[in-house]
Amino acid sequence: MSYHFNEIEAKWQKYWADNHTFKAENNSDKPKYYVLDMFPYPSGAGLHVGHPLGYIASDIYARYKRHKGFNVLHPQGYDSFGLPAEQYAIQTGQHPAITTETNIKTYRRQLDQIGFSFDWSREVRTSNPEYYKWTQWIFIQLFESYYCKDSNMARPIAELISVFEAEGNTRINAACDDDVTAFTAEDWNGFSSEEQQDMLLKYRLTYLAETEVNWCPALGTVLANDEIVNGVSERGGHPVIRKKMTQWSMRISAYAERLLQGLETIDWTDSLKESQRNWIGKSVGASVTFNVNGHDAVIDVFTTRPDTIYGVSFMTLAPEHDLVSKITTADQKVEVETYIVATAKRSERDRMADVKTISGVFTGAYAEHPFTKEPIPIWIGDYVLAGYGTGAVMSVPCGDQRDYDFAKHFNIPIPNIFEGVDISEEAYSDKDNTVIANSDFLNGMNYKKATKRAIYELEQLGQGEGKTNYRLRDAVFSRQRYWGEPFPVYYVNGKPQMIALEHLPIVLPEVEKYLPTEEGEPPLGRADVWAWCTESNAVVGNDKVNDTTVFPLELNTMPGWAGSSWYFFRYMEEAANRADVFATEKALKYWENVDLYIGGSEHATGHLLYSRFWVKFMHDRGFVGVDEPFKKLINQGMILGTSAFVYGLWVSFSNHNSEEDLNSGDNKIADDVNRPFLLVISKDKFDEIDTDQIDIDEIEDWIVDKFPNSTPPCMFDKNASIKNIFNYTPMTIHADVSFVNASDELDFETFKNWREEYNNAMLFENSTYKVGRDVEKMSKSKYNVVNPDNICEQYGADSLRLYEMFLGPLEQAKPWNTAGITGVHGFLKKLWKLYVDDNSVKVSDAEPSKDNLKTLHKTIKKVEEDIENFSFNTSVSTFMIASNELTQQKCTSKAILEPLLVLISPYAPHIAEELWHKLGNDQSISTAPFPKFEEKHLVESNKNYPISFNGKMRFTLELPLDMSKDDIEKTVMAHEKTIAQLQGREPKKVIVVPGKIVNIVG
RNA sequence: GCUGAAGUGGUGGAAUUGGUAGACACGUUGGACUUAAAAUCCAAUGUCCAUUAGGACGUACGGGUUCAAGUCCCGUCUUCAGUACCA
Repeated sequence: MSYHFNEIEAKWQKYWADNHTFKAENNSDKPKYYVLDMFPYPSGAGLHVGHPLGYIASDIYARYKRHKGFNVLHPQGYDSFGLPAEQYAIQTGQHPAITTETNIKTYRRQLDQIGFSFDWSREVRTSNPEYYKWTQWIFIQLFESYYCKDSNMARPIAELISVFEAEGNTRINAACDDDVTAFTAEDWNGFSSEEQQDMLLKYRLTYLAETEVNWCPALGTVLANDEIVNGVSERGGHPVIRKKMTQWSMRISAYAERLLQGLETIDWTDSLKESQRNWIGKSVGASVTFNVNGHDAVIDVFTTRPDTIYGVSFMTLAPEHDLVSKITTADQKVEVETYIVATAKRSERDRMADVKTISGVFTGAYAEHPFTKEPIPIWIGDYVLAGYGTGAVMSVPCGDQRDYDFAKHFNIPIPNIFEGVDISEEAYSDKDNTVIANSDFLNGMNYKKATKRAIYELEQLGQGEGKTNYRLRDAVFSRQRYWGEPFPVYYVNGKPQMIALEHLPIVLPEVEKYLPTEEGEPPLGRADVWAWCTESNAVVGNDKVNDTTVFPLELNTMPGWAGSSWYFFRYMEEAANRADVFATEKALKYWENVDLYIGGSEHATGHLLYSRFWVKFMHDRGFVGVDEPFKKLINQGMILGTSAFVYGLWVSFSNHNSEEDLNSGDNKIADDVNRPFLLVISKDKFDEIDTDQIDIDEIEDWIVDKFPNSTPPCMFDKNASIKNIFNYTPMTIHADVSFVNASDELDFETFKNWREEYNNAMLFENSTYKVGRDVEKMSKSKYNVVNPDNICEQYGADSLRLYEMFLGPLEQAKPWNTAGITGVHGFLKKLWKLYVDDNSVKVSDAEPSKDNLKTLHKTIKKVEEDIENFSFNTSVSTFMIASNELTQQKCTSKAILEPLLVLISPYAPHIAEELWHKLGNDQSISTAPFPKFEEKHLVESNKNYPISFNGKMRFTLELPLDMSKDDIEKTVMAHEKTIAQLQGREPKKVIVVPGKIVNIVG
């Protein structure tokens, strides 16, 4: 019986599916464990070997936890809204739903063949109306909530309304827009309904706001920062302008502090927490108000160094700052406007990338220093960003390098307010060693004291207060796309209204084209049936809009992160019970949150921040019990491709004969000479030619010989009156990695047939050709993509799973090289032979030997530790060692070989299941308990001591472990090799660490 | 610039607490089996010197602590990832 992995794997995959082996129970006495993968976007390209890496790791963990007696929830689904399907729809007219469905089928087939223990009965798809009904519902809840800073949580907007009615907003401490003005109960009650709605919108957790976006008129769409290159769109190179648009936003900034604090409670890597901290960007300081001389205006700034307020020698506003046009003097007007136009052309990214160029313009206006009342010139400069803080800074050149550079460049004074510090070369920004000088009441104080005092004095003047600023900006939630969740929103007199839960989902309408309208409206603007009737509570034709009972619906759709911000809760509920709830209270309470989440680090600040925000919100409003979605998180590293390179010279011919000469018959050119060809040469030769290190005579002669039929003979000589002249161009070609075998040898025939231009390629050296190798990102264009389908067919899913783990540490980026898979495949074959010989199962009831037991228990210990530490690569080595040892020991004992299968089953479940049943078990191996480690089998009586001299190991000596320190020293010193090493010298010192090492110094 | 991670044989990597550096594989070389190939099995494989015995050098580089350093400390360089001129 040999190891027919294809049959075995198909058989058990079917068994697991038929028997619902991995179905999670919502009623169980076992402790729960929730293992989740970041769900994939089903792209048209299907999976390559890099995608399953994280899934294999989480699957091993899930299977391990089942063996350990846990009720494991290990679901999978699809993040199925997204751009590629929409792009494809724009190009082909095919509905994105169809594309998505096709892609999901491919994904499912590919995932199934790898043998994952997913509970597919709980699958979710974000593009499914039954799912996005609840995404819409959560959006409505955000709309119906505000953030109360006193209780530090989200509360129903109805509470806010009753406060407004009773006492106005003066005592309300809530997260809201900056421009909210104070009003009384009387004011409120006097507001029109529209005015009230506008006011409430400034408090809601999701709100409409004017946002600056990158608008590309030619594409009719908004572009993200990284879709713009050099001021034009990446696709098509069309001009892009900054444009204000009304869009939905999420008031995530209200949660900044809690998102920061929450990081302390979860088990994520430090680097990931650090990037979230940076993203949230908390800084503590003060806001300071400067009066503008001669204007009824003030400039608010935020500073982290209020202690340096006496060092202010100018102010800088962002060019976009509202005040700029108001305060600029007539003299400076032209210059200022020119500067503003120039900066508007530069994208935010360009401005940030270009750090060295210092630019700015004086507005002609002055502000008044709050304490000295001195006039301070007001400049504009593009190093101040409109989007951060107030878009204005108080510039303290002696304490901030950017202010310093700016001041130097424009000859603005740099007053020194630090005691004993030289600022002639650069600014002094070390706040820990600061002693303030030349600063009136702050003189002699350190940073801490001076900051406190400065804030106090500012408060006395009413021109400032202590303030904490966050970089985190509210998140834009509108997309001008088709393939996303529609908003459950219609407009009455331009004011947004929510549609009640019982009428959800609002299903995406049909459109004929997936492009924006000619007027620049989003694609939903093309839908004919896209209006809301408040009488029938249904979506009706646009022609029925009358603005009394039928109203227009929102045309934007939600962004990609909407559906992925809560999907982990949906899995908790069994599909049958999902109709009326996003998940039942009972299910939510049982599963709580995700115990282990595995996915790529590219989601560090997007998905992982937004889902934390939504979960905190849902927690506040009592929809879920937990405050954080993912207890433990692991980022798997990227699998890189090992590209294969073919090096060659592209040889072409130039013919200096006239057409006449050619036809005369005197000069004959062989047919094959008319066609350029690729001459494939070794990398070494290529490098030499490329760097002009060698004469290529050798190659030229070879080519001339190859075309003996040409008259006159082909030559390279460019000076002679010879007619057939060769030219060559060195070329490096990405060959498809499937043309290359384990020894890097190219299948030259396949390569030739790959492309027409290589059909007549020739090998310079008539032997096998070794390709060059380099590690790059796995991508179609580099022909280094390896498809798991081929691997499964050729080596089996178990080999694929083991090899992906064997490659290296889970979190590390590492190159894929299919050649190495023979190692783990060979291991599986060896393992098989340990259980089965030519005719039958050879496992017996024989008593295990001491060695057998030692091997088994060593393996149990190591594998268990490895899984707990997510060190899957080392477990695979451990399995290899165990199987090598047991083979050598000729072990056939069931008492050893049966538990060994359970250890291996999380990694290679198919072969384990097959052998498990061959041993006479009739239940799935996934129900077997994890073997128990027993220390007693590892107890040794002897230790092979390394004996070192001055720290260098010279020989080993086997000694009993219970030997005393003194006896060890005596035995070692008496040993002949020791005497030989010392050559009569007297050792200065002998270090004996019992059970570890002996070191002789001297 | 800043933040984070990482630099170990020809390659992927191991060494979890400072204690025999290179486990386990790949590749390479040699051998067995075979008409042959594949498959399988056996042996060698950090570099250098040495016939052997053995020795020297070796974990990016330069220092340091220690009986002992891949591991700890200081400095430098390189690579990768993320990013914000953040006041």
